[in-house]
Order: sequence, then structure tokens, then C-alpha cells
Amino acid sequence: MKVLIIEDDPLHRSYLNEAIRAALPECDGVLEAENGNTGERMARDCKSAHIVMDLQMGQRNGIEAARTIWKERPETRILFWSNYSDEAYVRGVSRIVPVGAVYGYVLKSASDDRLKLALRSIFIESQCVIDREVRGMQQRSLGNVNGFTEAEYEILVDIALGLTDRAIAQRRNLSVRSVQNRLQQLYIKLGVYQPLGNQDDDGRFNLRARAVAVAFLRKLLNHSALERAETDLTAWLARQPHD
Amino acid sequence: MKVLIIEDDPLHRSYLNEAIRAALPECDGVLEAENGNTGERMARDCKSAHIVMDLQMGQRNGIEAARTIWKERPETRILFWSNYSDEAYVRGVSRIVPVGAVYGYVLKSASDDRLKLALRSIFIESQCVIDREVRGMQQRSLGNVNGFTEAEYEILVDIALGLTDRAIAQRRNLSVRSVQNRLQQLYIKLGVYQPLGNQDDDGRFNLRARAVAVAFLRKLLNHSALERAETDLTAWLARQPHD
DNA sequence: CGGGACCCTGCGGGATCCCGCAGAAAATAT
DNA sequence: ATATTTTCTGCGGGATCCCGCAGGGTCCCG
Repeated sequence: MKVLIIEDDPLHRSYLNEAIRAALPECDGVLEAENGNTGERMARDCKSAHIVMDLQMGQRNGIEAARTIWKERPETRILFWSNYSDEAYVRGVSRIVPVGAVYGYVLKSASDDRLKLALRSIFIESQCVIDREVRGMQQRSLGNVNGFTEAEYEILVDIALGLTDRAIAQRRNLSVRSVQNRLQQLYIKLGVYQPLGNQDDDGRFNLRARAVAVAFLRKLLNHSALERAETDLTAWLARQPHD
Repeated sequence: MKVLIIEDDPLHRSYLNEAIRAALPECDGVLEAENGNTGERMARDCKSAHIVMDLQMGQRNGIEAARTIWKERPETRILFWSNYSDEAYVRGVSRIVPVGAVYGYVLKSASDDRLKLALRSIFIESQCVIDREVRGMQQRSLGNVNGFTEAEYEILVDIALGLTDRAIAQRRNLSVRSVQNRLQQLYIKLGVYQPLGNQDDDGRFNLRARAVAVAFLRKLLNHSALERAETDLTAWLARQPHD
């Protein structure tokens, strides 16, 4: 059994290495990659079915890497070890995890023991381990009390990218009016909507831009989510016949 | 001589601690704080004039902390030790550094020796040390070849917050038309401007929203910059007589 | 002093956005 | 199968945005 570490911070990498050797004596080899690209390649080459990786790396995003790795071998077990529990990350992960896959999500702030326990649970006992904090957010997010539909999230990303209503309609196969309906939904859920009576702060905010701002502040969006969306968008634009 | 570490990652904290002891044998005490708030307090209490801190901490942003620390004692020497060289960070730092202050900015990816050298330069020899990569960005940014004016950056932040033209005009004491002029400048510099002939991708993008997206992708803006701007904004809103 | 470079400002118009209203279509419940 | 809810859609109008055009300041230079 081999374990692959994908993590760009050398300190964290060596810490992980040590933790893995301590927690998994049956492991006979720990490999290290310092970014998503080489991580993917090494996963492919050495057929390691056990991976620990950081989200948020400079070169190539952890989620991107995980997606392609899982696409090639869905039975791979991945433990995400991240600094943050941004909704953007959690959503990004749950979007790509294959059905029935074993994975984990623990925060770097977790204790030593917790990490080791997670390692054993996932790699030995085939059991998912999601950090309590992350799990809580997941519940809130998907259990639709104040959570965002896939449709709403999608349109949020679209306006964050700077698309017009018309472009979004085209992309999502909707009428312009429907796009605007969804936007209204979004504005309401983000608490940005302005009932007409409000004289105080009326007209101060451009709803569209404001929605993106609060989404960022709430960490519903973050840099890597935006980056991912941007590459998706350019791919779509390229496929598009020029009007 | 005492040194104060402000850094939320325990691994990095202990690494720093070790590096400081090794590089500065004349140092007779290393203190640690795990977020900006306690960092500020400790800086105030123990009158340490030598600080090493991370930007990007969960609790309270490094830049915020540095600002208040420098406001209280401008002669404090601060070494910023950060993962990234986002333009938003660099700009944020250079905005708050007092005239004549000694400070440094080195990336976490720098070698051991580089860090130790920086520590000695700043704390012993009173010399500023800016990482080459950061310095490069600073030049490009301020030497106005493709760099952004303070005015342009300001209006970028304003639209990122979701303000309307009118609100911006009010806030910055300008006419609406002037705001729009600056926006046009911004659009051009961000490479978002659409000359009218372009039939291909004409009308796909909402310039205002697109500008914000591009700024984020280029790391001209990031979460902490936005957060800072948001608190400034709410302060201004509170000061504002209701219409 | 006149010319030039720059920024601020008003005007006007076309494009876009925001959204209430109301009917059609689809999904869901009873 | 019918009722109810949800979603999609067109229409229309007011607000906002985007920006060309032109006039008015300020500052600098010859």
C-alpha cells in the first residue's frame, strides 16, 4: 500500500509524511507531489489508490486534480486536507465526488490525533470522514433552509464571471426573463433585494454587483471557484459558433 | 530584544520560532500570537518592536493588525511572511507602511537562508527587504506602465462592493459623469473594453461585473481586500445622513 | 499670453438591467 | 385525474449603465 501526498507547502508536506507513517504502519511507501499537475501524473503512474491532498495550490487547484484523478479511477480514496471550510470548496468537492467513493475532508486546524484517525478510517476501514465544521456547512447548504439550489449557484457564478443576461440565457438554454427570475431569487436569498419602500439605502447598490460581493464575503465564491468557472466559460465560448 | 510572531498556522509558527532563534542569537525571547487580535494586544503589552507576521489569517487580517500596530508605534519593524504576492496584498501593505519605517516582505516559498538573512537585515541592520517577486510586482504596479492609479484602484473597489455610480459619486465627491469616466479608464486598463465593431463577443459581458471578475482572477482584488473595503464602506454609510 | 495635456462636468441616447403582471408549461401533490 | 405549486415565458416600463460629444476648468511649457 502506497500513499500519495499532494501539497505545495514543504512544511505541511513533511508533517503529513510523518503523520502517515505513524498512523499507517502497513503503508510501505509515501510519495510526494508539490502541485496538482505532477500529482495527477504520479497518481496515474504509480497507481496509488490512496491520496492526501490540499485544496488551494498555486499551480493547479486541488479540485481540478481530484476531478481528473477520479475520472480516471473512481475508486481512488482521497483525503482533502484544507485550511478553510469555504462553502465554495465544500460545494466544489461534493460536486465531483463519484457515487460510492470513499473520501474525507479534514481541516488543517484539526489535532494530530484527528488527522491520524481520519487516515485510518478512510484508507483502512473504507469509511468517509468529514470534519464536523464542514459537515455542518454541508447540511445547511444542501438542506435548503437558506441554502442555494444548484440553479441559483450556477447563475451566481455566471454573473460573477461578468456575463450579461442574454449570454447566460444562451448558455443555459433559457429565456432572458427566466434568467432574470433566477437572479431575483438569488438576490432575495443573498439578502440583497431592495423592497421599494426603503428610502434609506435605496439606489446605493447595483444588485448584480452587490450579489457577487456578498457571495465573496460569505465565501460562497472564492478565487479557485472563479478560476474554474472561467476556464469552463472559455471552453464554452470556443465551442460557440460566432453568433 | 524580543520578537513577536503573529501567525495562525502552528507548524509555520514553530518553524518561524526556530528560524528566529537560529538567525538572531542576540534575541532573548520569542512570543507567539495565533491571530491578529491577540497579536495587536501582545504588541501593545510587551512593547516588542520586532514583529514577524502572516498576512491572511482567519480571525483578523494581517494588514489590519499591522495598521493599528504601526499607528500606535510607527517605529515598529515588521516582517511580512506570506504565501502569496497578490497585488491586493502588496498594495495593501504599501498603503499602510509609515514613512521611513523598516519592514520586509518575504514569501513562504523562500529558502531557509533567505528568511534568516531577511531577519537579520531588518531587525539588526535596519534595512528593508522586499522579495524580488514582490518588488517586481510593485514596480510594474506603481511605475504606471500598465499599472493602476490610486483613483482607478479606488473605483475598482467601489464597484466590487456593488455600489452604483451615484453612490460612488457621493462617496468620492465627484459627479456621476466623472465616475463613469474613471470606469471607462478602468475598463480599458483591464482589457475589458469593447470597441463597437466587435461582433463576435459583443454583448456577452457586462463590463462592470466583468471588470470585477478580471480583477479577482488577476489577484488585483482578493477576499481580505474586499473585507477591508466592506468595513470601510459600512463605516461611511453609518456616518452618512440618511439622504 | 496662447497652446496643449489633463481632469471634471452636463447632455443625450441606445443598451442593459430590474421587476411587476399574467398566462403557459411542467412538476408535484392530493 | 384533478388540484396545487413551481418554473418558464412574453410584455412593458422605469432605472441604471455605457459612452460619444462638447464645454469648462487647472497646470505646465514654450
